[in-house]
Amino acid sequence: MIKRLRLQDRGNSAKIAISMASLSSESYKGARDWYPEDMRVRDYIFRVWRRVVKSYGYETYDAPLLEPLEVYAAKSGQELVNEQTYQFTDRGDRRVAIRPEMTPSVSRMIAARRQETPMPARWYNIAQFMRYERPQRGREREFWQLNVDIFGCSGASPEAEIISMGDRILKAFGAKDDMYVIRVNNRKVINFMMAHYLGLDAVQAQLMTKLFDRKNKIAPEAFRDQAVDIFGADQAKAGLQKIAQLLAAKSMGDLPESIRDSEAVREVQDLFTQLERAGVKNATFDITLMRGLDYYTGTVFEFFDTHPENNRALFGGGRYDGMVGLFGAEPLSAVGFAPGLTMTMLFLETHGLLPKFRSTTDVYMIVLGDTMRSALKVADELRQNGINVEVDLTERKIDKQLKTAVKKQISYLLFVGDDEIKSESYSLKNVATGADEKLSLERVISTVKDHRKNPVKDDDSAFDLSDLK
RNA sequence: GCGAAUGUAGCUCAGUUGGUUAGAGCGCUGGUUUGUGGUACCGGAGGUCGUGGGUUCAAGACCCAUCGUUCGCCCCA
Repeated sequence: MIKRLRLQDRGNSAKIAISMASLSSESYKGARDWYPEDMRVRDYIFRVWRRVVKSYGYETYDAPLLEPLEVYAAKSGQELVNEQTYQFTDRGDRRVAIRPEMTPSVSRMIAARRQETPMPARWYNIAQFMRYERPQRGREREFWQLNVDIFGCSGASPEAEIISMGDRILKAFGAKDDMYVIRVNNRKVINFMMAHYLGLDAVQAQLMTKLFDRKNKIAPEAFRDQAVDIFGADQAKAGLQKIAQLLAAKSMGDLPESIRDSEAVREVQDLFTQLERAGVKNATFDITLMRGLDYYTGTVFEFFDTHPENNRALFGGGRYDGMVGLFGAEPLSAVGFAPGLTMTMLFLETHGLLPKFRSTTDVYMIVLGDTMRSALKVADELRQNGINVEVDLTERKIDKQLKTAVKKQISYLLFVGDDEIKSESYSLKNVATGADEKLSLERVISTVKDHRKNPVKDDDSAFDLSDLK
């Protein structure tokens, strides 16, 4: 934040310099700084995401950071558009929003090339978004998420694929089945339940949907009282009984007969059969799962952290068949999901799944005596051979140079002094093991490259990012 | 947007009923040490006590406002 920048002093450089000194070093509210050690974590997560979705044949795309505001107005929900978008009017009087989500953009892109895109289209993207809302644990104003979507494929199989991918992603981070559950529901089941089974009108149905959404957050008595309010006095008793019956159902088989026989429930059953075949073990049907977005039309799901200290939704997704058609194209089946970076980091931290990271620099060169010119040549030769080398240019004492390298978490130290230059044999030290040996440059190169393929594990969990390239 | 807690060194925190020049541990940095991470000892830097007002002879402390952070509500892609 700028404190009292005195613009009237524009001609006086000394005063401006003084006012510049009072700039705050804090980042913008709800947006954090990413230091090198933070970027190691972020890069790791992005790489795991990419590796998994690419293994399912998904290709990456991107869309503009800005979209016309009305792109979000149609289907994203009023709250998101009116209160949570960063928006402005550009110089051509266009209403513009910084993207708060990716789904409308990717639907727009698909719609624009509806005819020529080979279907099913499997696309993914890792991008940055902004939403104007109150920051709290797990939620920031600026955030990153992976978006994965499959277009042009109806039925339960693309839904099973998407959910399996979510499952695989968590497993790729080292998660076990008991660390999370996958809650699954279907918008058509919800609609059928509200309209036919409970006999609610549109207004009542919307209120009841919100109430179901809150069910796990509020006391049972509060839930009952609010349900009575929605039903109205004369219908309350019968209505409560029906809801009790719904909530008692442990599986789809326990559901009241009129719901069980609906087309919507058969869709859900089909999905569960396929999930089982795909080896997804912890998916459960949850009739209280609603999800807020207006654009979902069928299956909805949510990955939920079971850890008591992080009991919250990790990410979710579902089927949104109406979106592509909004952009003037023939309607198209669409299923997607979007894990966020912040929630993933919290999940990994909570369950102790984050590896320790080393620098992307392979070698820190410690220069001794008056050998800088020769040392720089050696460093360059290593670089020509694909080794990432940082040279200590300070000519400080050896222990200072060494400490710097250790602090930067660089795997290898290479000592270059008079002896080494003369003998063309360099002292290479593995920081993790402490082992130190004199090697020719060729051996230095091969040793470092071998280490990349098989990182030494003896400092617990050193994790080499080149693993994931 | 609403409610609550909180803000003192890079980090974790202490600071008495308001009373001299605001402290500790860790970290950082220089040395003992002219080629290897440790330990020990000796030195050093670093704070307008989040910010702005107010009360007072006197404010890190009390009051008001404001900003940030955290937790909950709302909302949740």
